[in-house]
Amino acid sequence: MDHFGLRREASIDSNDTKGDENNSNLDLKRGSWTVEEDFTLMNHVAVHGEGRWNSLARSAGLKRTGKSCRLRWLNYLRPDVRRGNITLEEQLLILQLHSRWGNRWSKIAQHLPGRTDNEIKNYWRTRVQKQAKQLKCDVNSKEFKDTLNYLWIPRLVERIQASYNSNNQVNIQQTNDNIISNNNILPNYSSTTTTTSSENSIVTQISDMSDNCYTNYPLNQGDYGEILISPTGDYFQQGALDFRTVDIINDNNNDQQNMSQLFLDDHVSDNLWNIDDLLFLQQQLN
DNA sequence: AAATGGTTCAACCGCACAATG
DNA sequence: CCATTGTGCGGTTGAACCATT
Repeated sequence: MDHFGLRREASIDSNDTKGDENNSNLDLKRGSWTVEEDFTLMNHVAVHGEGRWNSLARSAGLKRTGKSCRLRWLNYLRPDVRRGNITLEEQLLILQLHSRWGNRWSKIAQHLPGRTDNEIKNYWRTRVQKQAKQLKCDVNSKEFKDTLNYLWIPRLVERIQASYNSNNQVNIQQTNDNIISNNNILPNYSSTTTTTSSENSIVTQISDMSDNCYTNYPLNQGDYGEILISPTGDYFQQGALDFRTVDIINDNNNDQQNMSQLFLDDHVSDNLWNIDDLLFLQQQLN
């Protein structure tokens, strides 16, 4: 695919004009945006600002609905939009926040700077749901949620740490506390500070994002020994997972605090669900 | 090389809600 | 209130891309 998303031919046949401008359907263009259209839209937004998309489309001479202009701007043309290469940290956040909020894509996107709800939604559908399908369980099932919370998220944390360790950039605080709340299976990452003075400085703050939850992550095997019992009372034997608390801050009323600078380095980009992970998962479940 | 099937993701769709007059 | 218009959201679609046969 090219970098302008020019993948679709225009198909002028729809009745999606409810709530849109007075443009005649016959004049409306649909499908992929051309470079010229993008340029026109960008210039117009630069001069007149965002909003009033219907009138903007008219005054710019774009034969597009206001909706289409808004979507193109927000998902593609906006200067700060980030596309592709969902980092491990972003994957972690998506899994966490989806666990908490479900398909509230725009709300989740608010915590991933530069990412759009559309991209997160696509990520979830194409990657996460696909894995649920491969595991032959429903994405909303307890089994899959437990798999996420007790295997995949910890595995992600492990990989993130490994990635940072490889760059001598980790300072994940370790505590001996394991805090378990029975009414929330969402892990709690908070105040994990990663700093370095190198020129490739990474300053990471993962602030609290959960209301009231426990914080267990298997960062190294052998840290803890006993059988782990999930809140739902299932599996997780010794050796399968060992947990280290990252940190905890409970601030239930401030979800959006200090989420900046969480996604700084694409070198840790990776797919969450690779072959190693699947093998790892199968081993744990056998 | 061609056919086929699976995957990705930009764009569309329909609906709900807010703002405005 | 009510109607109209604008905006935002989550679900869905389908063309382009990619891998396999």
